[in-house]
Amino acid sequence: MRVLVVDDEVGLVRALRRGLTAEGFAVDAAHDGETGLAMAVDGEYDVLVVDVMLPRRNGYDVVTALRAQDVWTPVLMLSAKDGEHDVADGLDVGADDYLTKPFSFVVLVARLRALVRRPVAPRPAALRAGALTLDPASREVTRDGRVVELTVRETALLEYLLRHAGRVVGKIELLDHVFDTGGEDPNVVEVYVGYLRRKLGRDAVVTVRGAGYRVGTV
Amino acid sequence: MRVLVVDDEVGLVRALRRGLTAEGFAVDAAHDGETGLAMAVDGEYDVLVVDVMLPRRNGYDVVTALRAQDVWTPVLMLSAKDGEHDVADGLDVGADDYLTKPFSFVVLVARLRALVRRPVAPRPAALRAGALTLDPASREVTRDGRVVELTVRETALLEYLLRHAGRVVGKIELLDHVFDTGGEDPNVVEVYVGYLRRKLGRDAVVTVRGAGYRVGTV
DNA sequence: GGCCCGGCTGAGCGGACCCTGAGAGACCGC
DNA sequence: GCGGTCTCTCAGGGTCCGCTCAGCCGGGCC
Repeated sequence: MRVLVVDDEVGLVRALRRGLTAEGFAVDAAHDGETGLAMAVDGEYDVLVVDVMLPRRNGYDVVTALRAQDVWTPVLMLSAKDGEHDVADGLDVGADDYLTKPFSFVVLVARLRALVRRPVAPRPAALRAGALTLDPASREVTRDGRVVELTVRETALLEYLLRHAGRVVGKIELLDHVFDTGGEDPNVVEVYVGYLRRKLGRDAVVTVRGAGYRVGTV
Repeated sequence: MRVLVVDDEVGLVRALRRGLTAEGFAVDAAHDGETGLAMAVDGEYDVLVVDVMLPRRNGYDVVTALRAQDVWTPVLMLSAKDGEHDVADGLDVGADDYLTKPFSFVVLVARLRALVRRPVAPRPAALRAGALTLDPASREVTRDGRVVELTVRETALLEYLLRHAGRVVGKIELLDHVFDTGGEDPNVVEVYVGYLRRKLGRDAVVTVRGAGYRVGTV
């Protein structure tokens, strides 16, 4: 779990880094809003800890900018102790939780854990054609419900064919989209179609002489 | 909104009871740490107000015991003005907010409302995949019901894999989210997968050659 | 039947990929 | 300090994969 801490109190940041590292988090830190925002945008973080009071750009601003750029990483805001209006503001802006300083480290970790458990990204549906299925996420291929072990290249070929199921796909097209070699020898395709047939059954891929290959019914 | 006030100053408790009732809270009270703890554990309160100085068991103790029993009801601590137990001490106990006596009643109510409004961090459900479980709260890992000792990094790796169970997770992704090294050498991942396998069984993590690793079946 | 052409396949090589043992460096508790 | 643990690096080696090559097969056409 990668967490970004944006705070300008070096002591607190150091403490958090040590504590969170011990808890198994991978910790990055930024000391002002501007760089924190930049890091949050293109860094792939699982959760952010953002102080409200920050140089160059305050915490609200950072969160607002993030959400405006379609970054929905969960944010835990740290607000100064005085001023309860901070809290409502933070939640309105798009933060997911807040803690007032001084806060308990135990509570912080518990909250972070709760935030990280975000709704699992909806899995793209499995590709399917007849008795064949291919799950893009797990790279698992089945024939008649039975799992079949394929190599990376074989899977890539089958995936391309499945994504164009019912259509005749030319060898040159497959060469371009599936195989890395700049070469033009379509024999590689033939070889790999052979591998697929051997593992998935003779009729898994049908040859259209002079045109290419087809998977699935028309 | 049910609030439990744990304080031994009868005058203060009476004032709080009257004031908070007028504000719409349902108020219970305890006068020492022991009974306060007992009430907090099985009473369903939305928020607790706990004084630091208490007979039979001090405030820090109470909160620590609560958190240890997985009770995460938000706690607002009342600390004495001159407390040698400074706020810094409470930082590792598990309270959510602090007020120093004497305090303004208006501020207290505002803080309580803020605490209650906040989404309570529920105990995260255990991650599970096949014979493996990982409790995010206690960092405890079991295989076939047997507890397995893992280091921090090993746990972090397993947690990430479990949170994406069924999906093939690439080494680079694991590097980014689990390991702190800015480097790009995926060998670390391989090494740690090796450690996990040694402790959890050879089949705990399956490698998908050319793609990454996967935990659990789809 | 003979020939041609597109497709199929067994064999094999170089290399990518992955695993593992050993060990250096950091950190921590005593 | 000092021993132990943990994290990460490094190098070596084994395995499997991707691709090429060459030869074979079978259908279509004369």
